[in-house]
Amino acid sequence: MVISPKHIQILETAEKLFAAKGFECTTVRDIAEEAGVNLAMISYYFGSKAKLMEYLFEHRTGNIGMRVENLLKNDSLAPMEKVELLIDEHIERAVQQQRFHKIMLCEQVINKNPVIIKVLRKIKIRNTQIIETLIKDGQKKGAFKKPVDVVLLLSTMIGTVNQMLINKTYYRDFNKLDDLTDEQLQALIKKRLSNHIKKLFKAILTNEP
Amino acid sequence: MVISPKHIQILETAEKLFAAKGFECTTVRDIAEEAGVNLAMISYYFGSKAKLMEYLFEHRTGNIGMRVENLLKNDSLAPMEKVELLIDEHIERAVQQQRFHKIMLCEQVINKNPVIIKVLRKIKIRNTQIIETLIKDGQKKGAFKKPVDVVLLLSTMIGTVNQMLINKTYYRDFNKLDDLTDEQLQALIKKRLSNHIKKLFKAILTNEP
DNA sequence: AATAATCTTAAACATTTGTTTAATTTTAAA
DNA sequence: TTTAAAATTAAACAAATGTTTAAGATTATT
Repeated sequence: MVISPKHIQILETAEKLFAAKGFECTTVRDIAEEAGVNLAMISYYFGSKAKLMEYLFEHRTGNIGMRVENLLKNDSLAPMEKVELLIDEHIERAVQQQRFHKIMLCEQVINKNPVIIKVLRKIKIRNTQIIETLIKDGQKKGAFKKPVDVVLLLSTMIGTVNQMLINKTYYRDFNKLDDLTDEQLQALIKKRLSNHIKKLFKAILTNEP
Repeated sequence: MVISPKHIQILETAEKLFAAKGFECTTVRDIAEEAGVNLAMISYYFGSKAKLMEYLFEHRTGNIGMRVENLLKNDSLAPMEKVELLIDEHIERAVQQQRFHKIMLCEQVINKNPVIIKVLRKIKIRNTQIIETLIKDGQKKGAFKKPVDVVLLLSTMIGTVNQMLINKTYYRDFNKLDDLTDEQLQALIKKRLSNHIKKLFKAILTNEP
């Protein structure tokens, strides 16, 4: 399928609305109006509303695996340094693509759309295997403890980030950070998430305090 | 409002369907059929589909705060023991009420329904404050480090559990646990979650390894 | 310039949705 | 037993939904 700028425009409008109101509550008319295109263009371009969602998933998840692999190619890095890179990469992407991450989270909870389930499953397996390899390497080098429950560990990373994104405004209120702009708050949360998760990973992976 | 057994039956049927298909994808006709009542009964009993959801939230979140407070009343427990009780209580409830927890997660992501936002916000504030008090107490007694980011720490607990519930079947596959029944898998995940999160909390709260 | 392919549009379509109505049955009270 | 209230039902309602159609405009190709 050829993807024109108009395709992208519709996809990103849809993403915005799906994240704000949920897939089912977003009508094709909403998307068309917000994107400034005719209602029928969405069926013409994507076939259906459901297919549109699937294209969005492909559009957003296309090169995740590759990026992660490139990140770990650098042989001069210690295992824990690589783990830290992975953590920061995940935080960065989750924050940068907040809207899509929210949609993804909902879709995983509902677990209905077979196409999406398949796409996500593929990414998950790949990521888990990469990190498992990385951890085994660290264990061989004596840097990491064994055994490690990789899925459980990744659940902590992904879950903590998700939860913080959900609770962003609540985090602001509870910590009395009203004076910060949204960008400043976001930067602060990123920094704190990074430190926090790295500390957690060290506790699970290494023997150091 | 008087709550008859039939109310409960409808509420729990709705919960089942909301968790399986999402709120929007579940029709009032679905609920009526599955619960074995006439379509009109749902409006007659609850007023509307939206109100039904709100009753469900009240039904499920009614006495959370009280239970948590009772848990911490016991003065003979050390601060870390209380924290461990809280962790196990949360895991137990999340696993036991998986369906409702999924619905809650989706509703928080969408963040649209004002009634639900209000209910959840109240619970969150109360829980965070209770745990903040508990941690401050631990700090005074010298058992805990300072400072501690309470919201971040709770996000790790809640997020990890959510993520594991989402990835349950994936966890089974990746760890080759096909020989376990669903109940056995659930028990295993509970146990591992408990150990894992307690380890994480110790790393953040105390100075011990 | 003529023709074909692609894009765009407004209108129509068939379903499905949550909710209401009005009639009927069941239950409770007098 | 009679009467009033509550519960239950099937049918109807209006609104909204995703999708299609068929006509027209635009662009590309020859």
